Formats: sequence, structure tokens, C-alpha cells
Amino acid sequence: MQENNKRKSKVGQGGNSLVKRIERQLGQLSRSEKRVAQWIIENVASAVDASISEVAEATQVSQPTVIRFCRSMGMTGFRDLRTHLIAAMQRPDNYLHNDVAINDDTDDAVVKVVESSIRALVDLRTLLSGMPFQAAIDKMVNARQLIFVGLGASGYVARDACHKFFRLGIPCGTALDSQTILQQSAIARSDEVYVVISHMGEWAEMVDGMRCARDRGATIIALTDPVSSLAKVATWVFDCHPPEDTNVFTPMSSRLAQLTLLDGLQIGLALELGEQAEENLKLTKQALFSKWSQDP
Amino acid sequence: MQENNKRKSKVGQGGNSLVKRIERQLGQLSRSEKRVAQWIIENVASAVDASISEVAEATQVSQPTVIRFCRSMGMTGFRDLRTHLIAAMQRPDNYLHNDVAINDDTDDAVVKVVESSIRALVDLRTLLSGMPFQAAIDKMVNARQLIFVGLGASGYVARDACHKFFRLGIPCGTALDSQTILQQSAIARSDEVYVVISHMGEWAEMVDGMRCARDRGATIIALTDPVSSLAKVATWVFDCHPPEDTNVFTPMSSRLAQLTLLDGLQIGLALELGEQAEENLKLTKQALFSKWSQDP
DNA sequence: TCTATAATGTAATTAAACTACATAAAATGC
DNA sequence: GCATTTTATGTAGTTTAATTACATTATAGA
Repeated sequence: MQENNKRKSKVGQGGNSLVKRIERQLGQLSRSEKRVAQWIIENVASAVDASISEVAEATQVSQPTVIRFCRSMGMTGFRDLRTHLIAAMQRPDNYLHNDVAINDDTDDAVVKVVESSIRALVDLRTLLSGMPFQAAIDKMVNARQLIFVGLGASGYVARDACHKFFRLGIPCGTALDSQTILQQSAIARSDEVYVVISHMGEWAEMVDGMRCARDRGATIIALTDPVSSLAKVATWVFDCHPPEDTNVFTPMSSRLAQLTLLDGLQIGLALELGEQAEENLKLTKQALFSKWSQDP
Repeated sequence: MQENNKRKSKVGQGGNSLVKRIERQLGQLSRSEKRVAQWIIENVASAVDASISEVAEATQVSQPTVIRFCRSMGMTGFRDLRTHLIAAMQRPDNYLHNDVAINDDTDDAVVKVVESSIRALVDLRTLLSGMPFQAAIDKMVNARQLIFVGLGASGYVARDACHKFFRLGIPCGTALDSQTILQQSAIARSDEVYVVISHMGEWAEMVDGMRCARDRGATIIALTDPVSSLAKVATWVFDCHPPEDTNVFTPMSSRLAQLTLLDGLQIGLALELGEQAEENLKLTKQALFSKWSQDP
């Protein structure tokens, strides 16, 4: 029972991404969960200080329902939701201006682009704790091969990842169009790991392919929106939801988060694999270096 | 207790960095509390996720001592400290660069990777003012076509950039291997712009090709190390030198800086081109969106 | 109407945060 | 140098928060 009213007026209500995400998912929630969602949206400021029992009381639902709501939002629990709420509250309106406006001059626009990229990675940082790195890496360690899957712009991310992982000495492949994805997943094996990159996670062929691969026993690691169809099919999900950008000038900063996540997975895997992987990394590095140092 | 409310209300305003505040007060603390302080400073990232017992264990002090430390810092308790820490983490200047070590566990390694990526972009922001965005964009506005050039890993960056720029409605091409680069530059025209991505800027064929294109009057925009041979040949240079990485586990965060820079160029160019480019961006976006929204 | 599934709550469990008190270590006065 | 106060720290217990397991109720489908 704290004095929240004062704060409420200071912190701009709208504008933070988690709240928008809750709003977006409002439709998918059950009646009680919706009550929780609505209360949080209307009382973000009080919500960050509230305990689970306070939320339950304020919304007239049971405590487990509050937790269920947290899980529906893709969080591990109430604590996690609180963490994200606090983080989201930190950038109400002052940092929100990083949308480029039509009348910005070049330098302003560039600064905004860079800052929104930084923002994307800082956001990623707060999401890390809920991500199944160890589980994903454990699967990769014993994999016969890794297949990186992505369509369109995500295809470049998949390629980049493939290029990173093969240097560990692991067989790596890509599937970058619907046809290849469907064929590849039709012959999936239980000792294969699919790393799927998709912002929306709703392309039918991709989801179908991954479902098929999953049914055949393969491990599906998805970098996607946790509420997407793809996420439902995946073995492990890394939360990579794109921001709701109404603005055409918004850059796709979320792919930086994907790339960074994949860097993390690759380095985590390298550590897990131990000396052999380290040696392979060294050799691939030297291969390039010796070439251009003899070639002035 | 009124004291508390006042202080608590600072949360959400992104006040001065808590980490720095802890550092400042380090002298006034007792031995055990100092241990806690030091650990938090060195492990901010893990600290935000830790419970009181984890902190106590990591620092080899009792749990009440941890709470006492929180109070010494002016917080109401551990929960409050955690809240403030999360808030402080949202400010990117708290990220210190730390190399991944061979005995790091997975989670530590991943956090370090993400933080080093953030570092790379924060560094980029400080370099922005010296970069010739306006000059580069002026050349692009009137270009007959843009050619994106990159070898190996930089090839993926070049592809990504090509994919971004073509959506403005500009003719775009790529040259991703020595042969293509040499052929392309042999027929370069003065109304063409080459965007070249290279960490070292020392691959002989690439430098030769760009010199040839330059001689034929084309504009060369290089994202590379400013002391490289490539930089000497380029019309405009964007400083993208990779960090001195002695460590094989260091991720290539510098490509994130390249991607972000290219995002900046693309959006700057879009603004310069005006309505037509904006319209094209909208249309390409809608093309994707309408597809998957009708395809459940 | 009956069954199966989803939604929600109750009660018990576990773990986190905190308090009160005890003890040990410094610092101070005589 | 010893007793006394002050400060620092830990132990054990208390309270509250978060979570789980299970029971109940509502809802949709056959």
C-alpha cells in the first residue's frame, strides 16, 4: 500500500514496449488473465512495485492466475515479468523519440538509428535470463549437423550464423527458401538441430516444415516471437519479437539482436566443445590472416 | 517511512547510475559490505538476476549483511536494490568490455557477448560525428546503381545491405567474390557508387578492383579500417576497424557496427529521396504483411 | 445430455526477504 | 592493559512472496 499517485503522473503512461506487447496479446487471453493484463496496462507504475498478492487482490483473481498471465506473456514467472516491467519503464517518452521523422536531417537520423540499435541490444540483455542457452547448446554438442533456416532478410542472418558455426568444425547447412525447407525437413533426423530465424514466425511453409522435422525427432531452436505458430512447434524458443513499428523509417534492429544471440550460442557451444573447437577457430582465423599478411 | 516513498519514486526516471554511486561510497563501507559492493560492480549483469542467497553465497557473507549493504546504499532492502539495478542497467554506459574466458559458464559467456556487442555500438555512436554521411548520401541520390562489395563474412553484410537498399527502389547489385569484383569494377561508371565492406581492407583483389573502379570515376564508399590500403583508394571512408582481438572467443561485434552504419545510410538516403522512397518502403513492407496475414 | 477440455481457484510447498537476537571484533576510556 | 562501549557480522527464526499440485468449475463439442 504505497503512495503511487505521485509517480504515476511523472512517468509517461504510454509508450513502453512491454505494455504494447501486452495490449497486442490481449485478444488471446482468457477472461481472468485479461483482467490482469488490463490492470497492468492501466497501472504500469503501481505494477512495478506490486507483489503477486497485491496484483491478485487488485484484479480479483487468484495468485496462480497472475502467474499464468506472466507465462502467457512469455515470461518465466512473476519475478521475470516485474524485471521486464521495470526495464520497460526506464524508457518512457524520452528515449522513445528514436523514431526517425520525415523532416530529420541526415545526422539526426543516423544518431537515432544507432541509438535504436543500442536499445535493441540493451533490451536483449534484459531478456537473456529467460533464454534456454544451456539446453540449446547441449543439443548442439551431439548434433550430426546444424541447419540454419531463414526466409528473406532473416536468410542473411541464417547465412551469417552458418558461417560462424561451421568454423567450429561442425557440419552446417542452410535452408533459405520454402522449397529447400520442406525438402530438408522431410528427411530430418533426431540427431539434427534446426536453428530457425523468423521475426513473425507465421510463414506457413516454414512452420509446416519445422513441424515435420519436429515430428521426425529433430530439435528445433527458434529465434522468433514467442507467441507465434513457429514458437509452438519449436523445442526451444529464444524471444526475438520485433518492435511494433508503424514507422517505415525504422531500421530492423531486431536482426542485430538475432545476430548477437547467435554469437552467444556459437561461443557457448565453442566453450562446451572444448579444445577441438578452439583449435578449429584458431586455424580458420590463421587461414585468413596468413593469406593477407603475405599479400601486401 | 515517508523517506522511502520519496526515494522509491525515483525508480522509473533513469537517474544517475547506481553502479557509480556504489563505487563512490565504497570507502564508507565495512569490510563485508565492501565485498558485496565489489562483487556487484564486477558482476552487475549477474547481480540483476540474483537472489539474496545467491549474492550472499557468491560474496561469502551472510544474508543480513547483504541487506545491510542495501540499506547502506540508501535502499529499503534487497528488492529495492534489485529494482534500481535493473533500472540502471538500462543505461548503456554501464557496459564494460569483458572477454570471454575458457572457463566461463554458458550464461556468463552469453552475457559477455551481448555486452561486448552493446559496447561496439556505443563506441560507434561516439565515432559518428566524424563520418561523411551527407557526402556519401549525396553521391547515392544520383547514382545509376549501388554495388555492395564484401568477401567472406563481410559478404553477408553486403547482401543484407543490398536487400535494404533495393527496397528504396534503387538498382542494387552485389559483388561477393574476387572474380565478380574484378569484372564489375572493370566496367564501373562515374555515376555508380560502390559500397565496400572489409574489416582489414587489405585483400589485394578487392583493393585492385576498387582502384580500377575509382580510376573509372566511380564513387567508393568504404566501411573499413581507416589506415588500410582500401581506405587509401576510397572516396569516402567510414571508420570500422575491428578491435584487437587476441581472443578466439571474441565475437565479431564489429559487423554489427557495419550493419548499423548501413542502416543509417539507408535511412538517410530514404529521407533525402523523399516521398517516392517512402512509398516504396511502404509497398515492400505491405507485400510481406498482406501475405502472412491472409495465411493463418 | 454427457464427455472432454480449458479456465480458475484452493491449499500446500518452496524459496525469498527480512527481523531479532547473539556473538565476535574493533575502538575507546580509564 | 583491562573493562566498556561501539561496531560488525552471523545464526536462527519469522514473515511474506512465489510457485506447484491438485480439485473444482465452467465451456465447448459430440
